[in-house]
Amino acid sequence: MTDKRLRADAARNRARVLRVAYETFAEEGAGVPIDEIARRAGVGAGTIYRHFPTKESLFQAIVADRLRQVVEHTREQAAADPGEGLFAFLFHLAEQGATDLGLTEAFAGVGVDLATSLPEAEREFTDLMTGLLARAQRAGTVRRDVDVDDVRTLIVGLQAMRRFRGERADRLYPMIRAGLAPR
Amino acid sequence: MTDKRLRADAARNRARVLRVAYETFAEEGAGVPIDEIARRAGVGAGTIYRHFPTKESLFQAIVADRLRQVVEHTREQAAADPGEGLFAFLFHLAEQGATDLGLTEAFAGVGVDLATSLPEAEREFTDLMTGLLARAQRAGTVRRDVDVDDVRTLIVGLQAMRRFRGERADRLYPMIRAGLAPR
DNA sequence: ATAGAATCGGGGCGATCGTTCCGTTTAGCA
DNA sequence: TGCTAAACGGAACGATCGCCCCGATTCTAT
Repeated sequence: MTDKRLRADAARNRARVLRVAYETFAEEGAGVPIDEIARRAGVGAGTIYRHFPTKESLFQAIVADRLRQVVEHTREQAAADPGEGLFAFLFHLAEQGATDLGLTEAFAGVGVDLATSLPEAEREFTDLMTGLLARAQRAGTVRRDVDVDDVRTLIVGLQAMRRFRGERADRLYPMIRAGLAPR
Repeated sequence: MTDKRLRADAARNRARVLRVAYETFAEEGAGVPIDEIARRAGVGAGTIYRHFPTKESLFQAIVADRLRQVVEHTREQAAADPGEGLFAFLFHLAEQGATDLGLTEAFAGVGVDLATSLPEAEREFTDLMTGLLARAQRAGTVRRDVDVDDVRTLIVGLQAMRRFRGERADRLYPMIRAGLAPR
């Protein structure tokens, strides 16, 4: 995946930039100046642009990684309780969005269009949601007429609530759950 | 409210700027350049700054007006069915947010902090929500443990869904309603 | 150890945007 | 109609940001 045969200092700097950019995007969102990331990483802006041709490509690399983490985390958890898997996923994602503005923006389509720029990550994510939803419906915790697009919509709403309203959003989780339950 | 004794051309320009800014903020959000509004209004940027000392003050004037409209619209509708008033309000606001980025941002706290910059509008709005909520609870369509802050949180979530997911968000309205209903 | 290539850092360019300034125009009154 | 002050518009300023360039530095193969 990473280009082979990077010089030792280049590899070190690339890793450092990724790590710092990760934290910085999470804190500040896609609006952060590249210079700010360069400063925090202790490198020049030129160094960042040698590894990532544009700011957007750096942003994408990080979002892809973040999505992979969420998918993995969910796969580990979801095996246990089919009925709760989808809810655990939704609320976990809402929490993530609260401390990771970059992730929230990615879902809302700010800065990146996941479907076109990161098709594999997008597909993996969709498959995950499809599976969780089907299992929850089979277990009887979610109405039959909910589809994957509804789940996607819910994610956007939940992340917005969590981001802009903080922990007050937690109070709505049980109501969301009740709203999805079969009547 | 408006300063008295404006020269005729000044008054005409002020009104034109307000109208154009209203439309432009709705379409493009708080990010629009002032020059763009000036261009659309057929005036110079200087003219705008003579009437509104900063971009933010122009933005606030418009948000205040928008809030007043929503409050008025809701008051007209709400008298009829106490049980449905809150839901009509919520979904109306979601629709408004879909075509008015400025309003969405105002609720989410982007660009303005309503509570500190427009305290009277904020209070009027809060009173409206309090009344709608109490009436719905009395009518038995909303759980007793829902408070005004929860409603505010819901608004943020609903507007985000509507904005970023378009009409797909409509499918979730019935589920939101069900989620708020007493168990 | 050293040459040569890969990499580095940060100043600089061009674009954008909020805001100000000022020479010009125009409304309103006598 | 002529005078004055208010209002106009748009060029210009300063700050910000994405991205590029290039002289200086550091790595690595020999």
